[in-house]
Amino acid sequence: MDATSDKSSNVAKKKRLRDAEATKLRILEAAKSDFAKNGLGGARVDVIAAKAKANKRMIYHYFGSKDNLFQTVVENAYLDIRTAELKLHLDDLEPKEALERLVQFTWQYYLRNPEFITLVNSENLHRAKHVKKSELIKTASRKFVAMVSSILDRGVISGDFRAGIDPVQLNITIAAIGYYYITNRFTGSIIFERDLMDKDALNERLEFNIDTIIRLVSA
Amino acid sequence: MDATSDKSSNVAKKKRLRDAEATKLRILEAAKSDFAKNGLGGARVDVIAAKAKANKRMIYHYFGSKDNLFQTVVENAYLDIRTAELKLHLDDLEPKEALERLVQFTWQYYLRNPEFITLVNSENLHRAKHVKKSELIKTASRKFVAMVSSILDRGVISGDFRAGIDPVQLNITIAAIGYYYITNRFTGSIIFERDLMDKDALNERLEFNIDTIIRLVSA
DNA sequence: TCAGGAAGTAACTAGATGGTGCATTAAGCG
DNA sequence: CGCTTAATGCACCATCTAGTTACTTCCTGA
Repeated sequence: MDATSDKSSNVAKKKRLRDAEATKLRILEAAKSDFAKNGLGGARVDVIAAKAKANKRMIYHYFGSKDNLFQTVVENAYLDIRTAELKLHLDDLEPKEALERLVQFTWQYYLRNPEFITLVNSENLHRAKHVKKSELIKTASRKFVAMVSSILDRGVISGDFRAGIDPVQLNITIAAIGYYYITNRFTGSIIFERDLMDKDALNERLEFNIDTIIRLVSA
Repeated sequence: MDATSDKSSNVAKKKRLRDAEATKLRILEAAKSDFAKNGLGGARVDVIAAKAKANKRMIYHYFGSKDNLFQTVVENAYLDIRTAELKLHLDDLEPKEALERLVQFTWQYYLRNPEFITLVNSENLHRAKHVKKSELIKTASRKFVAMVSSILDRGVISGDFRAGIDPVQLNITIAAIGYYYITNRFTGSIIFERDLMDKDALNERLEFNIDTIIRLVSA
């Protein structure tokens, strides 16, 4: 599209030998992947550097410490899901439809981004010390709770939902029924003697979860 | 009670300087605690040895490797909860009562044994490679699923529950709504801006969970 | 065009870390 | 009581790991 582009003025920057932003991004991607796979304690800075095709020194140059790198990764992970949720524009849907859509979205998000789950698990192993410091996460979370709260309110007014449901409890339950299934897919597949990640099993679970939530809120 | 006991014939054995069983148990306890706190990767063999007041050499003498020690800890953890569940004798209760009791038990078990949750998380990070090897866990799990299945069947016959509910999906959901809350208590308390481990909050959650499950199965 | 700062590299360190070889000591049996 | 065996302790190793030092190479604005 832009055959005449030169190096300095180019929106879709072509690769350059030295690019701080690109290196930072590569490090963050590699770190997300390795932290998700091995946890904060199990991940290795050398491995992250290699995977990012960057020198280990760069990690310390840009992020200061392994702990700080993890903090950034976790923060990004939370902001990503919260942003995606807001983009659903659930306020434009009928209450029941909005809730079903949210359950479906949450399920699919976990399915497509299992690193999110592992990162959250690792963060809780460390008693949320990184999330605690992030104002960005707190602000985004507030918006999210408000969104679900508003769906509930609209549903009560329309007569679809019963009154008195705590939006936080509902939120937790919607997350829980998807999260648990995915995070424990390995032990679960053995204990229940069926492949929980089979395509049909996944669809079945989504249906079950939507049903669970609708029954929970219905008037 | 047994003032005249001598060292060899004593049911409640008195401490002796060399006691393989006692040492093994101390190591297992220490290992459970440290693995739960730091995960398999984050736990340190030296720390476990120190906490068990045993020499590190003993760990390798009795368990062979760190990995093997973890396997034993995870196996015991599963057997403990499965045993406790069977002791509930839910078959003696009315279906609805039995289900409520199971939800409550599961919740309280997680609350009192948070190590169980962290161990399961760690085991899933390692793709269940240890659980996969344990026939004991598989046998115990089968009995557990059968138990819930029988409650469901009885409930359908009595007219309390609707037909066609998959006992595995129900099992997963019962575990999920408690497990998620507890495992993510640290990030959750920040994101939802309330202390999820407050006594009132815990009671509220249990009520909510029982309600969720009863609404899910009711005819 | 060229100086100086930013980006990048390789080699290194100090302290862990999982795991062992071997000597020592208590238990308990005959 | 002495002897065999199992339980225990100590010192040690090879390797790994987060973090650093000292250096080179590239980019860019004046």
